Amino acid sequence: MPETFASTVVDWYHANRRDLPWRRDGFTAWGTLVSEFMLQQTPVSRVIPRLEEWLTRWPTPADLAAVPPGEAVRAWQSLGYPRRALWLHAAAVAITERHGGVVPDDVEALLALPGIGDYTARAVAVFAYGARHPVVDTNIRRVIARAVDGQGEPPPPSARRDLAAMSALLPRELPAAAAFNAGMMELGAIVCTARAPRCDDCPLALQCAWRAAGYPAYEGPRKAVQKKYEGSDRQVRGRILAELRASHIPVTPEELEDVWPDAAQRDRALRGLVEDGLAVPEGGGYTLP
DNA sequence: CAGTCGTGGTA
DNA sequence: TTACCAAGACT
Repeated sequence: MPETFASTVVDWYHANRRDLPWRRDGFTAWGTLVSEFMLQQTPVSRVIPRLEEWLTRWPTPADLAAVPPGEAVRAWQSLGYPRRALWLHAAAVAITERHGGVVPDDVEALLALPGIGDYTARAVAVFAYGARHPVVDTNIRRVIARAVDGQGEPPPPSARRDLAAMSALLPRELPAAAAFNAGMMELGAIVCTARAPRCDDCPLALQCAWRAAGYPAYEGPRKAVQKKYEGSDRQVRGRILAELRASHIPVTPEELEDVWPDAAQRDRALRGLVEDGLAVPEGGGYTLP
């Protein structure tokens, strides 16, 4: 039965996979690593142009490691969560110094790199190197919740439980296992979507526990409500960082006054940026690291 | 474990 | 317009 489930997804994937940059022949492991960093909480459509620029400028980890981290933050532009740019730069330094400039292929070594967690480590091992590991992202958790568990939404993430659930479905053979991981993500991304799933087009329709149960509403714990962005510290941090990105000389405190009127909130945001290593005091002002 | 961390598109 | 969502990681 799991065999049928997996082969259905694999067959569907081979017929329906989108032509994305990181799926092209000859795409490097470094390219895969960069794409996975960028795709953490950022939509595919916004990632693609930044990724192309990034890999043209820094085609290897050593190329990125050779420039100051602030250059990575600048090239990150408005992808969001700029700490990822800092971590990606730090990962490039570690790869250059500890791994001879070659992106590691084992999960343990990948997990040891900054900014790489359970998802990204396995995604790189599987998509760049073809290893057999369960990959679990938000798409896959949703597909399993519906097709297997009959729930409209997944419960809050649990690495142990989620990895075990995906492992139970994973084909034993190597090429199929990798295609199953990619296929489950793709299915969640373009068919079994969060808002308006296209169940009529779903290859798993006949096997879907959620459909069989009549699409019951989700009963479990609600996910934490995301706080409003407008007026938040995050927005202030974003505004300040945009100023630093746009300037190649220290931005003065006076210039930052124009960015946000509330001095207390502005200072709090600035302190946070300095703590995170995204801003550096210099010459009475602030610059990128 | 819950809070924090950007930004833009869509319903 | 507000609210939700997007290939998560770290503290």
